[in-house]
Amino acid sequence: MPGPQLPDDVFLGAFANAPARELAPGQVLIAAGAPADEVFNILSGMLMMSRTGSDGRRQVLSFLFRDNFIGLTTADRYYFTVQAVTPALVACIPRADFEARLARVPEAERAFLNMTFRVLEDLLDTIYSLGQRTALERLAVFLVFLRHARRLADGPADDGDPASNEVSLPMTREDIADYVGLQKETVSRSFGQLERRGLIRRLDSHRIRILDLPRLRELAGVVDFAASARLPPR
Amino acid sequence: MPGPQLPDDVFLGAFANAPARELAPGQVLIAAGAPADEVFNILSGMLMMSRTGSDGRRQVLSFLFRDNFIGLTTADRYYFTVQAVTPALVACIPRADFEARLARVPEAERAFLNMTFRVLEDLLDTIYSLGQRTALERLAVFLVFLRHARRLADGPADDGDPASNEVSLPMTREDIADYVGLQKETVSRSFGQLERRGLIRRLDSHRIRILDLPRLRELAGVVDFAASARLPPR
DNA sequence: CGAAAGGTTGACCAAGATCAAAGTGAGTGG
DNA sequence: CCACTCACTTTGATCTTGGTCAACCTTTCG
Repeated sequence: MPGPQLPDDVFLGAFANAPARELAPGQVLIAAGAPADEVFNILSGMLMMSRTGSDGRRQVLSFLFRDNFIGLTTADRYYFTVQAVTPALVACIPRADFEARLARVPEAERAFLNMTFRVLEDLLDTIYSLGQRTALERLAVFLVFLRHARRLADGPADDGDPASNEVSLPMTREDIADYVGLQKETVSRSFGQLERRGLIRRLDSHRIRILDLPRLRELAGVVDFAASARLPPR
Repeated sequence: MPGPQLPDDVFLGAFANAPARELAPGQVLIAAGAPADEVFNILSGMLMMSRTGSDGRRQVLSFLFRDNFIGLTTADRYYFTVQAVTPALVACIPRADFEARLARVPEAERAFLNMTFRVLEDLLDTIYSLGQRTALERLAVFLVFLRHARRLADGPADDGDPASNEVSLPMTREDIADYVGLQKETVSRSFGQLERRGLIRRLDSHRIRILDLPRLRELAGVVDFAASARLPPR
């Protein structure tokens, strides 16, 4: 039962009666290089933020969910791309309005700063993963993260419900690969290995069930996450 | 000739007459797990921020220089370690004082937010590197970054001066390895390869000279950096 | 001067990438 | 409604990059 706006999300008030934009899967919300003059808040759906180098290599920087803020940049042009993974609804306001609001409402600015810090800490986790973890571990991290993000966005499901351990993967294997710094074939094989080890079951190619969450978490090394310091104990 | 405090560094004013702490190489400023009740600003020297997983794997998250701020966290305990690489001087103030100042001085908070965003964008560059680039490319990125950071911290040297293309590497090969997500042997070999290709010359194990900056930059793919949008054109 | 830590180099190994082929499924047009 | 197509996924075979293990070298420091 999500109550009134959480204190840390005060800045989202800026989107109170902002116009919403509807996005179809794959549709681009922000194209790299476009002038950065709007900011967004996700109302529903999953989006994906990525950067593609001049030689075509692409890194997916993050997957985004409800109440995630988009439009972060110090430059005057976006240097990344944001596109929908599932059908999505996004509230848009001019960047100038948003900044004016931050300047006018100190609590909003403070809340925004806090949010930015949380994002930053999540990025440090990602860096640790990419730098130190193996393919299998990165996949485990990814699944644990996705499950967590979904529960934040959709509200925590009843843990008794077996569906609470189902994770939907609306993105392609290649999207996943570019997120965890692997090739799509390796992602496929690693899912196979997680299945053979009895940690997950592949229901279909876009849906898996976590069979052994504790062992998956252990493999992911969740204990070592900065972000998990923000999770409820146990 | 660094003039008066740059606008974006207004928040550093908080350190105006803060006590300084002197650090010897290797000395720990922040130990992971310690209560996060101080924040720091580097006056001189090079520090290093890292995280070590429960299984001993370590990721160096960043190297830090003059005017870099340290103490970033939303939690009440640090989840990373910061230690000196070279002898260093660090200004310290209680976190509460710093936060009080941010709350009191809107421009300081705004400047701090901007700084945080720049850090965040640099982390996105790092993620791209770790996820997509090869060993050799990561080393190239590292060298270009170190040269740049030095010039920011020490003031840009005269470009005619050959010393302007010397880069000192006070950290160990293992520190570098843990920063770029490789093993120390691979770092050694990659330096060898950069030398054989004529891009750098190893003067001694803690000092290299860049012989061909344009080609090194090209290998590093600097064009694809978010951070380079903040650099002077050309 | 000797020990210890850090660095380089070589030989070998393995995780993951690449190349190739075949299976699956959703959407489209007949 | 069915069949075809095309995109995505999986799996297999092979190759390559970077990791591991080990020896040797260099520098620093006690």
